[in-house]
Amino acid sequence: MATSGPPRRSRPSGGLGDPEAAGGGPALTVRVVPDVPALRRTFDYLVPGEQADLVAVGTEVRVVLHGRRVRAWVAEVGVEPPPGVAVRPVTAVRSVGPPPGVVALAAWAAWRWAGTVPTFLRTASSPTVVRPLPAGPRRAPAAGGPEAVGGSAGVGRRNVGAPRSGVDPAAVLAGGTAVVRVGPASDPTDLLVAAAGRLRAGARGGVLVVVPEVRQVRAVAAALRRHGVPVAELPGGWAVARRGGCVAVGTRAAAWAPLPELRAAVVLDAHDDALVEQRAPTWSAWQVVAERARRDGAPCALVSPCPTLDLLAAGRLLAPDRTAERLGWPPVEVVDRRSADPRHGLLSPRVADLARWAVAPGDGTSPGGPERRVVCVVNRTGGVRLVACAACGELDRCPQCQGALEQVEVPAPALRCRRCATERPVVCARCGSTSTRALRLGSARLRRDLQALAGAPVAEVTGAVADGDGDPAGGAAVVVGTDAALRRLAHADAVVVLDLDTVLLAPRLRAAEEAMALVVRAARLVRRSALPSAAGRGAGRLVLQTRQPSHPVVRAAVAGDPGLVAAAELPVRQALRLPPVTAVAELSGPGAADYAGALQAKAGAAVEVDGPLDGTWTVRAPDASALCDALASVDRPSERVRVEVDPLHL
DNA sequence: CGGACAAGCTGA
DNA sequence: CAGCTTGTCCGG
Repeated sequence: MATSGPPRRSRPSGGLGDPEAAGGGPALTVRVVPDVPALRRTFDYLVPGEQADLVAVGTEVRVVLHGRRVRAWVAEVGVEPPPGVAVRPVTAVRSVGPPPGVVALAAWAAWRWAGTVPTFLRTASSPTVVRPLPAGPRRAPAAGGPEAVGGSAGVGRRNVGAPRSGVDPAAVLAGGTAVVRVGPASDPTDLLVAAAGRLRAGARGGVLVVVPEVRQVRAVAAALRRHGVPVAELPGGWAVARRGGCVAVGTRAAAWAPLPELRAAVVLDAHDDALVEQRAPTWSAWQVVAERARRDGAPCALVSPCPTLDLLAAGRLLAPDRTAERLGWPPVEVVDRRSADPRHGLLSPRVADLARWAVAPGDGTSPGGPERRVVCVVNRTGGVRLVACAACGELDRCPQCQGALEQVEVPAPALRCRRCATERPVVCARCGSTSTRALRLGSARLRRDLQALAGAPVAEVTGAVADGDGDPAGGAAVVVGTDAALRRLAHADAVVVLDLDTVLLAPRLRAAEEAMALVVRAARLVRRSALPSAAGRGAGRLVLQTRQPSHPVVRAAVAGDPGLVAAAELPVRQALRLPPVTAVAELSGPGAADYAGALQAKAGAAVEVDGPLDGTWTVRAPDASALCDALASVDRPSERVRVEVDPLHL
């Protein structure tokens, strides 16, 4: 981060008096990062002597920059400003900021994802002002005994009996980065408690736990508290985490939790896309956590039922033995759609059977939740998402933009373009027929059809359904929904993935990994209900409807062996020189052409620049380090460029 | 990012 | 030519 000179105390002229005197010694020069996201520079300011012991690396101050007051973070203390600049005083010392280790991590992340330091320091800072300010960089030495903090017996020691994750926590926390593969519904508590066992009484070191979803934060925090472990839930517990000596738990942004140093780190569901920021800089929380742990010499566990190739490249793999892992998976049934009657569409006889079975005990709805529940997942919302003429077979497209037309019923029946919202009456442009054939159905229409089939109410659960306290399906025995249903419902006796092929065949590099993640979520939902008591009447089941029954994802689910997906994917990536075998960034926006050109000219040997394709350039390098060095070596053009390093949807 | 200042456009 | 928009520059 330093832009000039080695850090050393400067004693600018004007500083007078005894440095030890109450009320402060000479003014201190600090180098700050202003909270201006687009700025790639640091600036020097003076801290008056009486406030000098309030600032340390990370402290939030306020400064006047270019005539306006902005927040800034102290990046270096006691610097020598470059000659010939008028260094102004800071306006105020505002708040305790991220610890020095996190400030350094922000500089690393700015390099790694071609972003700026302030964007990361924003994420790393407290949502509210935190006082009192620490008294200087030093504190009283901690009374650090060797005893663990987490009260209960056995914590942090060798676990006796079969650990619930099927993997020995001691092996996981032995050091370095471990990728831990577990069953879809396995309970991570043993591993989390073992990680918490690395806390030491009176010491500042903390343990970091990052999860993809907010609801998991509450669950993890509660489980740890039951074991007597001190917990800071982020973002609310920022100030608590800043003191250290606890487990900090949170979602993506908690990778930046202000723990002064790490003793251990755990990322749950590390494969989940929610851990990757969608806006540039497109940083990945598990990568930030792994780097942080590495810097602090702490063990890091990346836990996932279906580790992606990116994860597998990050550390050693630990998995339960084959039998144990297989037992962590529900029975999986494959419905081969190749031999299905096309008139049934996605609602095969098997789906109809399951729906009727679920409804059978009562009337299909009960206030406290149904006795049985079947969830059908489809990755499309809405009604008829693709429509053709029933008379002549013509597939109508939008007269404006050639986009696909969907058939809507509200407010009035019409054909509507999903891209530009142009509407047309339901009349075939070629033959004038008014009867249509539904080619591709969304969840709303499937709900209606399934309701007719089951003869009982069917609920629809999509991302649009408000997230209330109760059952989002209102106690219905049969539910149709998107991926959101898998995240929000508490349990299911059976989950049917109605059309796995649209996920498997998505034109994206990570399609198979995304499909596997969907299968894992579905498996988790049925396993959850099956866990202790329902085992007798048969565990929940998972039904996959596909025309590719021998696809690695399907075989992996049937065998309860997610390693099959990675084994099938890696050779493809190697052959096509795609991540994680290489590292890729995408450039877009008005300045992308200039930037791509400059990159080609300056770093042509280290990287390969292709494009434009749809206004996007692709930069490829042998590894992330070469890619990021190249991206950093070229000045940004004045026009905006969006740089997406490690694009999710390549 | 967003203020400052310059250059360009418009209408009486 | 005032009054406004649009563009470019740069920050301690």
